[in-house]
Amino acid sequence: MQGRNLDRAVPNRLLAALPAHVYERLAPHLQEVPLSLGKVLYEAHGTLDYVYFPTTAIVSLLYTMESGAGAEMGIVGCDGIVGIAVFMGGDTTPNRAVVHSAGNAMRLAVHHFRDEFRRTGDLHRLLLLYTQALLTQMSQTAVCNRLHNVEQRLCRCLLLSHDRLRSNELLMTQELIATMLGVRREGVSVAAHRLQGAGLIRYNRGHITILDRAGLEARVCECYAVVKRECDRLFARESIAPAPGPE
Amino acid sequence: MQGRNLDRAVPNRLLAALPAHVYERLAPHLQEVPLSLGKVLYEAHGTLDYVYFPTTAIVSLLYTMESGAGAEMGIVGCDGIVGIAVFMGGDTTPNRAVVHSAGNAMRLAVHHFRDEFRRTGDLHRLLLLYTQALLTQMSQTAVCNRLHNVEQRLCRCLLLSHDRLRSNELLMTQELIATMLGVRREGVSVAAHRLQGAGLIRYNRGHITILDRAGLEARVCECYAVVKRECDRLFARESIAPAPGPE
DNA sequence: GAGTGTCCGTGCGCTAACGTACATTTGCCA
DNA sequence: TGGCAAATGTACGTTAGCGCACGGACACTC
Repeated sequence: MQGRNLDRAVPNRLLAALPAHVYERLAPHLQEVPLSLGKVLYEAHGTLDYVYFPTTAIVSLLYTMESGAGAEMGIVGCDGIVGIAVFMGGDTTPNRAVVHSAGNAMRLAVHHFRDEFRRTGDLHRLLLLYTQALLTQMSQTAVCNRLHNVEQRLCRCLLLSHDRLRSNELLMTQELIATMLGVRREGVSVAAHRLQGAGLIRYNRGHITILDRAGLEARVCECYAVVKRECDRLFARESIAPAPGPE
Repeated sequence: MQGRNLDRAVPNRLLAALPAHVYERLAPHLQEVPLSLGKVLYEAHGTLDYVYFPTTAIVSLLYTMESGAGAEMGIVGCDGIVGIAVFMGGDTTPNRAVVHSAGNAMRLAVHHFRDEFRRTGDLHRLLLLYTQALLTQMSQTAVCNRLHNVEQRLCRCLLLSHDRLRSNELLMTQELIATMLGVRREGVSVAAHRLQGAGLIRYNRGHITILDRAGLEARVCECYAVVKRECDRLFARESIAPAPGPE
């Protein structure tokens, strides 16, 4: 519609929502790169040379305490961008960005990115909107961490990841999930076992298959739907497919 | 310094950091209003007619579940603004904003505010910076809610409030604190009792007096300092007094 | 095909916080 | 000044999750 990129092969929703002439200014500087599992895109307080628009990869935003314990407060996939501190003005953040599902991303050097952002056109507007979506995600994570149990939060984690993939198979160990949820590995083990017993998922040494998405949605806390609805609302007017999921 | 408002009586730090000519454009539309304890500035998904720059009031950003349970994910005082959805583009959020310490705020009608924001000048830049600070606060709250106990979180709550007041006396009941921390009132009761026993605070029917701020800082988790340091860093280059606290 | 490391299951004692119930205190107002 | 409602203290059984310590199973390599 109206010169947007839906027809082009731009599997990142933010990029896809840009008008053609904006996208074409960026395109020469965009570079598709593979992101392997566990790769750190930036460390806490680290400088960013690139921003990343994930296409098939999924990235976790984490905080790690001095003790080594930590938790995830946000997740970015083909719906977003990694590196918002670059345009918010702070340049860096106290958090880390770690790849939690291997795949690709479009990479853009910070100075090229800033040039376009400072035109305060469509990219600017879209990114502020996305930042609000991320803010909602983070604030809901704060509430969820306080009020809901491991099983509910595991469901949320699985659904969030599933939304950002084209496959029903997630590649993540219980150990990795535990660091994201901020719980023990054993806690994930028993919760996952219950979900498998109920026929919702099947897992085996780091391979998790979603068998019954509706069943997961029935068990998850309302936090999942709140964030999902809010994101859909925020981007409803943009030319973006409303459901980024694998369906 | 360079025509900023530090000399003027503008007790909101964001407004104070604006260059004089920007402030003077806004000034005719700014209106000081009293905010009484418990007043709701906006409901979840509600529309905003005004943005608020608190001066002596403190406002909590809360999410309330369908069950009625809820938790705070952010706090705004003289360091910030209530209503960021107005300029981020989403117009509203799933959260509520409730006054948790009575006081005043400068109120500005949304359309006047948007006019100035869209000039993409100093106000624009400052607000993006502030939004990043709020993002840090929320994400750290997510981690803190997951990893730290009631006493540590109570200390954090007290310090955050104290930072935004000019007095050592906070007016908040244990019931109110409980809803902010997302715990039982009884949990706050025992934690507060311990802090009083250690001589850090004194309280009496909704009046809490900070007796030993350093003692609170020694007991609080690192989350408090992380957010504080990050805010100081973000606003270091702005002409803002780095420590907004009552000292 | 033996060895090794990763991944997952399980059990047990422990603690923080919960839900609930009730007592007590204190400020306020009629 | 008596009563009432709000604010706080305390106690007790219950539970979710922790820390720790294993043991088993699978995959990969040499």
